[in-house]
Amino acid sequence: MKQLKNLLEESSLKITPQRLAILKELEKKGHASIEEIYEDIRDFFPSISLATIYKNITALKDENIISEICLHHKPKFEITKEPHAHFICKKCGKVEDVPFNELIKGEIDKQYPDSQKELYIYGICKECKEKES
Amino acid sequence: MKQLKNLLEESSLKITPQRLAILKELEKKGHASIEEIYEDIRDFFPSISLATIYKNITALKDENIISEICLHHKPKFEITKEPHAHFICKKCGKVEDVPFNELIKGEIDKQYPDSQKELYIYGICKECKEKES
DNA sequence: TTCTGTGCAAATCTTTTGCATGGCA
DNA sequence: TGCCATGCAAAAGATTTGCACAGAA
Repeated sequence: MKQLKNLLEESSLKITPQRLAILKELEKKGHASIEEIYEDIRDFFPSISLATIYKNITALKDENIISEICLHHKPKFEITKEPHAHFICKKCGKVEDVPFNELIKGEIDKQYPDSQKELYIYGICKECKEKES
Repeated sequence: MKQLKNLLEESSLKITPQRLAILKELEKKGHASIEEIYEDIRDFFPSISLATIYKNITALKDENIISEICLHHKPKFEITKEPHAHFICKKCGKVEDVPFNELIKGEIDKQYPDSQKELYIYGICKECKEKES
């Protein structure tokens, strides 16, 4: 909880229960859509409005506290951290953060220095592969 | 024109002027959004309907004739070709297809064999860099 | 106290659907 | 001719906006 508060304190945004709830949700789930955030927060914060979620997602994105990603071409959000890739399991849908292997990053940076990279890898995760055999 | 027709012939979809127009537009622009496709086609095909664009984009995607990509987290479409990365210039907005350098691909495949990759590189293109200096 | 943030409702997109008609094969 | 595709209009979804009130600093 304390770290999430810090993220807001270091920005120009005020600390509100709604914003903390959004960040807490993203911290818990890793990645979530607007609708997922809304539904989950409503469980313990029934008065929150969808418009508030939208407005705050935009504000938090502008402050670079959270980042937008596209999983299966649907918008999701995550707390901003070190640049990393995403592995998405085509069977179970699980999403894993994958550190940018230095070799991959180096090779891209050689051709495109100072660029921001977004890498999505769609495959079958270890667990699903084991179940298959 | 003939190659585009072939794409449809090899699928279960019928050849219609609307579908050819969509493919022609994507061939010309490289990547386009639904709205861009609609506006551009309307210039010479005023009776085409937005619903037809949507239905056909879905049908063409299902047949793997076109692919969806997310540029700046907005959906765009392109004619399906060899897997490749996208370079997006943050200054002028230009989008370039970048062949998957074998080294990059090999390194990812080592960790995630048989996976589909989506790589977006956001940076400043050569032309914009030259203008700056 | 001040000013930003919230929640509601309405407005504005965006996308999908149903259905009668048109047109490819 | 038999279906599939098109276009229209309506419906459904997703996102944004305006405004009065509430709450953080």
